[in-house]
Amino acid sequence: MNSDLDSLTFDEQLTYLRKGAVEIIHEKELEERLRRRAATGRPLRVKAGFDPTAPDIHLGHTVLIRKMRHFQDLGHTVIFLIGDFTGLIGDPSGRTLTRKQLTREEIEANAETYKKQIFKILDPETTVIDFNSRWMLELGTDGFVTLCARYTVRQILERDDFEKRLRDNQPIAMHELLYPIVQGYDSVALEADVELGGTDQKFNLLVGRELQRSFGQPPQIVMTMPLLEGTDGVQKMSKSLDNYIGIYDEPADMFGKVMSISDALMYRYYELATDVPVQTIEKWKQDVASGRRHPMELKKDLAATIVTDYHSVAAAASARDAFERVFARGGLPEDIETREVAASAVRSRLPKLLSELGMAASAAEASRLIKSGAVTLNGARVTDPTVTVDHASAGEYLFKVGKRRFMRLVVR
RNA sequence: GGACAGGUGGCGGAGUGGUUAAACGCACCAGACUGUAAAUCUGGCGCUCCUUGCGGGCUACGGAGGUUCGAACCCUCCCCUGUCCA
Repeated sequence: MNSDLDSLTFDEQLTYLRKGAVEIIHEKELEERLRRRAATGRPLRVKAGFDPTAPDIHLGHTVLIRKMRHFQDLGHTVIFLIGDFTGLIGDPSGRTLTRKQLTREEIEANAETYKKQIFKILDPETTVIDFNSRWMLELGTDGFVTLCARYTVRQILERDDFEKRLRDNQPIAMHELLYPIVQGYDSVALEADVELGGTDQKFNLLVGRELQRSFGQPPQIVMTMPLLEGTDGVQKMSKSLDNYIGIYDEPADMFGKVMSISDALMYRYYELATDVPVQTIEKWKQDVASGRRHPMELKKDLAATIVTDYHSVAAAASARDAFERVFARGGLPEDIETREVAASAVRSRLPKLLSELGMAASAAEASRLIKSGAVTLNGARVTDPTVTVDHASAGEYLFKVGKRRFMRLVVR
């Protein structure tokens, strides 16, 4: 990412913007607008919407945010739109629990958190943060109904997942049908030139085009980005599936999570979550195939790159060190959490103790782990869940559960 | 408003009176193998107590009652979802 990028030729600019994108509707239009931009000097307005409730950004989100950055690199205006309107009305999807409504204050707090996170990637100077409640509330119920008159039920039901749910006799709540219209109207209100979204957003993005046309605006260019698979390698990265790498994860954690992905996925992460050019990635792939390069080393480089992006070079280096020491050489991490307790307080059996220390979800779980040979105490494997930690002898106890949970207990 | 179908563990999905903490699959955890990969194999996968045992107790099949020695399974009412009719 450098500032000379906006002196690129159109073709070069297009190539730069195209990297990683799944689909651009339509590329010709994008090219036209880039040309017009050159002629008039007016930067494109590039919009992407975000959920006001989930300010924990993970690598999956960064695919989109990096693409926003690419537009910034070429001098365009990026609009980070927080969909607080939906937050205000609350989303009742899901049978049992109604999602809690967010207050103005909470939304603002979330927005602050977003800023702190996205500016690790985006340039604050050319980023506009906006909220769709600004125009949605002003619109009012009458205005909203009038807006809905511009779209038909059949058009809405075209969306794949609506059709599928209908077919499977799954419920569809009214507001779900309306969301695409809200989102589409955002584009009208913002006079967006381009809207970015994940491939799952394609329908909503296209509604934006239709509505803009209906309002006499030139329809926005729609660019869809792939959904990055989570650490499991199959499902898209998401917090609820717990397969995510958060950009605020601790360096060691982040490094470890990257190392745990499959080799195949590693290349995808290189492509979507770093700025390594596609040709370079291809070359490395061949190096691995021909044995010139060990995939683990390449993966360590990936992990280091990612840690560097969200923390620092130094953090990446020490995360790498720690990783090599702990896993490659079976050593111990440097900073093991240490707890101190009075001797009289430690009269538990091991399973209970482990659950109290937070090293296992419950005593029953800890007991299972012990039986499966996952627990060592001072380096010796414990297989009997009935042992009681001998509180009489003050001293240090080093617990290890599984491969990466360590704790030192100091008994006084 | 009426008729019918359905609501089971994180998800999908069996089970229709007893040995069912609930088949099976996915996800997840651990062990083996490794490069803490992936794939594979093995074990586990509600909580708790102890004398760790095919042990005791508790909680769990939308909710509340009821029938029964015994209920996810039968009955009643309620809530929720879908389909058709109005």
